[in-house]
Amino acid sequence: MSSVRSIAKLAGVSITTVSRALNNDPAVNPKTRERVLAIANRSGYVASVGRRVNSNLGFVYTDESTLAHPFDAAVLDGVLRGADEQRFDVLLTNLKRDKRPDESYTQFFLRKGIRGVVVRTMRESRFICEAIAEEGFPMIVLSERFSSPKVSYIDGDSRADSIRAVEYLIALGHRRIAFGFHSIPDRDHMDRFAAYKEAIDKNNIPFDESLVFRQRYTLAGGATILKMVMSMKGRPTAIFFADPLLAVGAVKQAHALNIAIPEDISIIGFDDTDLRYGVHPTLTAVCQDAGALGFEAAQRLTRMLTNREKEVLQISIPTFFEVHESTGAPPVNMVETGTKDAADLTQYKTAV
Amino acid sequence: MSSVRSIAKLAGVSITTVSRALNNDPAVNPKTRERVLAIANRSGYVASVGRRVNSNLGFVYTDESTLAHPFDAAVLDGVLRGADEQRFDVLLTNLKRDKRPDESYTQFFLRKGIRGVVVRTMRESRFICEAIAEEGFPMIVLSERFSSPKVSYIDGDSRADSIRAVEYLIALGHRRIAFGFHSIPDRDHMDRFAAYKEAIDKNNIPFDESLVFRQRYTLAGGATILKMVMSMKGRPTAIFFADPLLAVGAVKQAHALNIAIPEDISIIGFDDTDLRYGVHPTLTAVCQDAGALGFEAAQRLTRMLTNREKEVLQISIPTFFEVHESTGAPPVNMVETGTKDAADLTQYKTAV
DNA sequence: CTGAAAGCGCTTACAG
DNA sequence: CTGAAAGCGCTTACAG
Repeated sequence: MSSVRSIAKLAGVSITTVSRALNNDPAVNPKTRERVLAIANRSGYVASVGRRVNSNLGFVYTDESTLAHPFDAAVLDGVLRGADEQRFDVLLTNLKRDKRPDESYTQFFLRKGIRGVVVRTMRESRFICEAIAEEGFPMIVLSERFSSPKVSYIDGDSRADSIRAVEYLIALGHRRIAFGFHSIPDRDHMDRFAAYKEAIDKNNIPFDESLVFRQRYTLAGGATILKMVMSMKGRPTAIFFADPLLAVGAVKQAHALNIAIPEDISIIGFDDTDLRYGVHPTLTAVCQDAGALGFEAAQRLTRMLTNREKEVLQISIPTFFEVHESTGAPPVNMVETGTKDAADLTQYKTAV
Repeated sequence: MSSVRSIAKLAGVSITTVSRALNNDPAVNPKTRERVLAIANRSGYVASVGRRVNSNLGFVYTDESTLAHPFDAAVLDGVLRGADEQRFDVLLTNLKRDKRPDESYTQFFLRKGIRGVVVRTMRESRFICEAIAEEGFPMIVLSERFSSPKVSYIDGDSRADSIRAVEYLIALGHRRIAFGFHSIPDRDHMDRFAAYKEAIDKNNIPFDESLVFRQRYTLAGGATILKMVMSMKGRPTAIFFADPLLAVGAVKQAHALNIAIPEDISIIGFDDTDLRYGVHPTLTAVCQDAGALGFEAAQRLTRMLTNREKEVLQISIPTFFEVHESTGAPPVNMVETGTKDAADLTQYKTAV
């Protein structure tokens, strides 16, 4: 077991100095401190009470908890299941509240008895992930990607399926396809937007800025987009939403306006959880298994901790595309001339 | 601070014996063990590493985690926010996995560095809550009620609003009102069933067993109930669901069958979260703020821990009843004679 | 079944 | 800025 004693030996200092470095005593030389912490990380140190060592996996949120959102809830559920095999407990930790400004992430986590962390981050807190990785503390980031070879992450790759979704609409005969996403510029949504553009470009449909809609990720946002789309002249015959709540809100609004899906308009959603099944018609959607992301992250990380391995994981789990009932041919009077007919739809079989 | 030393003094034994009792050494006399653990609980003991004491609030699940369910996710989110004020971290702990058969709950929690627990329980694990309370470990149970004066709990009381919901339907002119609930006999659902019976009884409507439907709490279960109701001869004109997913599933099925809500049938749901807003029409529902339950539980418990108070909390937070768009008068050709006309509906104002 | 004493992991007051 | 030594909280081998 790693202990102040073993670290002291490796660092060539006394246990006094190790203890000070771990507890952020300002007297200790920054170089020494850094060397000690690096060794602590390399050797998988956690403080122990007598012979007892707790195996806590930190689930870190950088600001407010967003657990009430279905995605985060599903992710955490997966983390819990993933941490089970190596008998880790999951400690929910708020970085913003408790981390002292002058202490390192490693010091903070060790103080909480945490051996490794799963980080759920927003775009603005990416630098935190990079800092934790830089320190060498065992970590994996959920649902983001990093170019740095030091940062472990696991995320869903929705690019291919987003292209597929848009091309499915094109194959059904749609030419004017709107794109709805939320107003936070996170990577997922930007990826899907890029995929949307790529798909229409590949199919010689000119990109039209006026078909792109950004709203807050709420039911109301989705409703707004639907209303805006339906009131356009030369309106789109289909909408691809990059966000679950937007899609559900649009469907709800369509019912309220007596607009038939897919007869009047086709809708493709994005789904992290099971929301696509909660509405009528069940949504054709690009789907991501949020629970699987959390599970995989927690299982891989805790296995490495138990085996004292250290490896950078950069994993992308592809999404899947499910055809359900919210998509069909565009209204006959709205089919543009020049649409290629008799497209092959057999490649898009209904999943599940 | 409570320590092995202070406990030893109070118990009149050596610190050796205290340590053994805490760690479940079989050599220690059961009476002694019990006395030591009782004092540990009374004095709010947690093991410390050097000067460091972590303040962990345990979120205990007794078997599988059910965090993926919206109710549990909302509750946990509330717990997290409630634990914030006293700077507690929340540790997710699986009793089934880690608790050794011969150790007490107190020993288990102390081993994990937990100072108090919020328990989310099912009917079958009620005895666990009673056992924890019996040991005197700081605890509060979520969403259950106990007659024992030793068990702290906080739950939503949906009885009054369930009666109100059914009477609202009656005031709208409904006489044949179906009741749908899930197949697990938990207290919440049994309460709502009792309230349903009480409401119709109070209004001189005979109870009809054939209008009571039990299904698994899934969208499919709700769909099944709707189909069964619509195919009955002399069918009900309204359904009161005691479960969120059942109500949503019924609405979805109604859309699929082209049944108009509320023109063809009125639906009242039960909502723990925001599901009532996700469908069209927005559901009239008896609502419970799951986040508030968790918040209140965690805040009260952590405050008591910080102030070294000990008090049994038995709190019922009333639900609220929101009238939205899924309820209206029964179809004209289905109004039974003898319905009192011109009922006063102003008491049921649309909330929000 | 219990305790005095040795020991372990960690922290800290003291000395330099 | 660092370490030897004392000390704290806890555990455990030994003795009874």
